[in-house]
This record gives sequence, C-alpha cells and structure tokens, in this order.
Amino acid sequence: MIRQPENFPETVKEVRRQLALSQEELAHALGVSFATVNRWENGKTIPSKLAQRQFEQFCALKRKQGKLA
Amino acid sequence: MIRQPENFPETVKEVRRQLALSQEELAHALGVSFATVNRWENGKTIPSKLAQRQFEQFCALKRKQGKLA
DNA sequence: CACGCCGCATAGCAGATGTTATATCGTCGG
DNA sequence: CCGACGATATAACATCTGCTATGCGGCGTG
Repeated sequence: MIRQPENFPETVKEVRRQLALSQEELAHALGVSFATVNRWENGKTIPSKLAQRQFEQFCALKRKQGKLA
Repeated sequence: MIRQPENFPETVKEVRRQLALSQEELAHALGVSFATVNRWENGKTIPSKLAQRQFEQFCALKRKQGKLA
C-alpha cells in the first residue's frame, strides 16, 4: 500500500541523528508520543498509515530546510 | 487532556458537508480509513493526537484554498 | 417490480498508540 | 566514589485504528 523503506527503524534513527533530536523531541515534532518513536526504532511496531505520512512529510520539510540529507 | 472542539463529531460532519465529500473521500484525504472517519462522526471514538493534528491541518489548507468557511 | 450500486452505520479482531511506571546506561559535578 | 540527571529500553493497560464483513435505505436502470 504505502511504500516504506525496507528498514524503517534504521531510517528513523538516522533522521533523528542527523537532526540531533532526542526520541522525545522527535516525537513532539511529529505529534506522537515518545513511546511510539521508541517502539518504531526498536522494531516493536510498524507506523500507522497516518504516522508514515506524517514522518515523510516531516522529512520532506527538513530536506527543504537543508537540515536533512 | 487533549483540547478539541466541544463537538468533534459535528465538526467533522460540517467540514465534510461543506467540501461535499463522502466519508470515504475525506478518509482518503486525511490518510485514515473510512471506518475511522465514520467512528469520529458517530462519537464512537475520539481522534488520536496525530489524527487531530492532521484534521486541523487539512481544514487550515482548505480554508486557505477558500473551500472552507 | 427486481436488481445493482452507493453512502452510511455497525461489529469483531488484530495491531498501533498514549500514558504511566520501572530499569539501565553514560556523564557530570560533588 | 556516589548521587543526580538525561536519554533510552521495556512493560502493562486502555483506547484508537485498519481491515473485513454485514445490514440498511435511497436511487437509477432494466
């Protein structure tokens, strides 16, 4: 359905590292809870449709801002 | 805990009516399932943080487009 | 009328999320 | 060394969401 990176956990970690954000800060930026970001990074859950969309949108914005590769 | 319009179900219905969208079409526009929009309108559930944010964002966009009061 | 289609309401189940609490690890200041 | 703090990992529970199926009423077509 929704194309997602083969490795979502690693992608989240990488994005967060490049932006120098804590799990809590990224969670707030995305509008989800800390626990959710933590579970994504540790492969405990797979993001919902909406969460995936929000994450993609967030990354797109950061790229436009030149803050993300 | 989360502030929201006093009557979320009515708000959703009203927005949908003004945009002349079916529940399914609005759901797709928001990136959620038809069942979710239906449950919102019928007061079966309250939207998640992310869903609320997405809905607000959607409304803001439509207002900017002059398609929503 | 009989039929199919669309929009809507509802239900059940599995999985994702929010909240809260606990535990570990590294770091820094005392 | 030891305690405090931040960041992270994990767990449990309640709630929300996705998917599928079912039922109902309206509407146009044959």
